[in-house]
Amino acid sequence: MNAPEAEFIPRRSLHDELTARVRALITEGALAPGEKIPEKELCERFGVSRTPLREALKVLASEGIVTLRPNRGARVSALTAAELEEVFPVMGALEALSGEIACRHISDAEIAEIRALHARMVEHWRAGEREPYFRLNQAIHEAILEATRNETLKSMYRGLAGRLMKARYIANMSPERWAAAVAEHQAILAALERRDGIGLSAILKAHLAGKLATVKDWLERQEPPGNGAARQAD
Amino acid sequence: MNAPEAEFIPRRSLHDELTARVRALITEGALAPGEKIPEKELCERFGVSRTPLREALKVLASEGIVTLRPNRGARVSALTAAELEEVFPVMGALEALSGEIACRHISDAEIAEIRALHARMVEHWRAGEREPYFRLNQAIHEAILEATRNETLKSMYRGLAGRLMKARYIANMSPERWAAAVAEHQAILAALERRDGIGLSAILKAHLAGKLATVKDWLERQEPPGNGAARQAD
DNA sequence: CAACTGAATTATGAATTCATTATTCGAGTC
DNA sequence: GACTCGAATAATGAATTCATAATTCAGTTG
Repeated sequence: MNAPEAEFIPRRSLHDELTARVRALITEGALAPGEKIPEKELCERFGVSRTPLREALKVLASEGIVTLRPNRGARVSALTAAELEEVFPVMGALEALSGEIACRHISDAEIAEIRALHARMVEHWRAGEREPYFRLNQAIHEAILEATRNETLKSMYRGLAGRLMKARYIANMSPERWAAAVAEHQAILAALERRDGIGLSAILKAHLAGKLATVKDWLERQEPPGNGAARQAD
Repeated sequence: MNAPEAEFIPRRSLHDELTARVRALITEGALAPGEKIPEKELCERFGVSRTPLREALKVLASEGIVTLRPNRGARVSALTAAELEEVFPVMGALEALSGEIACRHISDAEIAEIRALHARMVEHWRAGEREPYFRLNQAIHEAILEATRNETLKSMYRGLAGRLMKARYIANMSPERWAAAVAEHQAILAALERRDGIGLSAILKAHLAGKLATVKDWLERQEPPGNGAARQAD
């Protein structure tokens, strides 16, 4: 007889859990770009030895989130303006593709789900609440990605997005840009409802260009121009 | 006094070297898809302990080349037909993008270089020499990628290509498909010389579709249809 | 003789230990 | 007083060790 509740799950290995945890620390800003990653402290914090943590760091390094210099430890990768210009065309291509594919597979239920997310997001926009706006915004893009049913595309896109998904970018978005972003989202929803892959593809690409502008702007304020290399540590 | 030859030299860490070595073993076919990766033997073979090897395996797993099942070790990821259908649209988008960007940056010298590679490749085609044809073919695509000057794009593309860059695919390409591929390469070269990004983009996408057909065909022969899961080991 | 049980073996996951390299800090020199 | 050199300290990289889970295989039972 089989176990009544097969209960797959949490067979996650330690290093796997750690990659997720450290990644979260980084994307949530607890570890700032350029900052050194203190192996010892993280080990104590999570109550694990260095071995699995180091494995996790290697993986994050291969994702580009972390930079590893031989015998000098790990640092959070600092995104330079030049790098941004590199990343965005690639994200644009993937985002466009995701829109195209999503339209071919998305169900009515999924569209309804996104419509609901969109409505809530607009509410937060009206209320000027940036934090929850950002979360819903992200949820919508995630839902579109999910609708592609393409694991490869999902993991590629997430890998790139992970390098710049900081809630704080949105903090200094101008009201005009913000309004434009909401309008773009309106168009995104409309294209989805028409299942217009080509159209959605184009809108998403434009939408991303807007985001690029926002992030570049944010970056400027972080590293005042003329200062080639950002501060190494705090 | 400084050493006469500053000799940067391979300050490469062991795990880094190992990732490359094991990756090579896989893409060159020494380790077949589905096959279990014997930690112990590889350690002896390379004369290292398990720690750096395991780190390497984690990285390869994050690239998708290797599959890690908790407490059950590592296996070379077997590419299923379904997965192929997933990977190709993404590669297509990246390949198209690389053509577009390459045309904006490529130098005359680089075009000349590619022209030379192309000429040699055509010679091998005429002679029916598949192995060297394959190498030059790969070199041309690599050169285009290089011309994008976009590290992000390069590493993304290579990551995907690594999952299906097996020289052996080409072994069962039909003469007709082979001739068509050569013709496509002719068009690729022409578009490059015109620096026609849009055109190149389209040709590369079509070219990749041809490759998809070749690989699918090859895969069919490896796993006779009706046999859902490939053999686990040999 | 097939199928199951459970001990022996082996492999994996993670902690610990060891060696080597960077970094810090202080003494000595110009 | 600033700089250099060098010892002490701390960190990293890799090997080893230890605990645990999976696999194998012999013995048993139906």
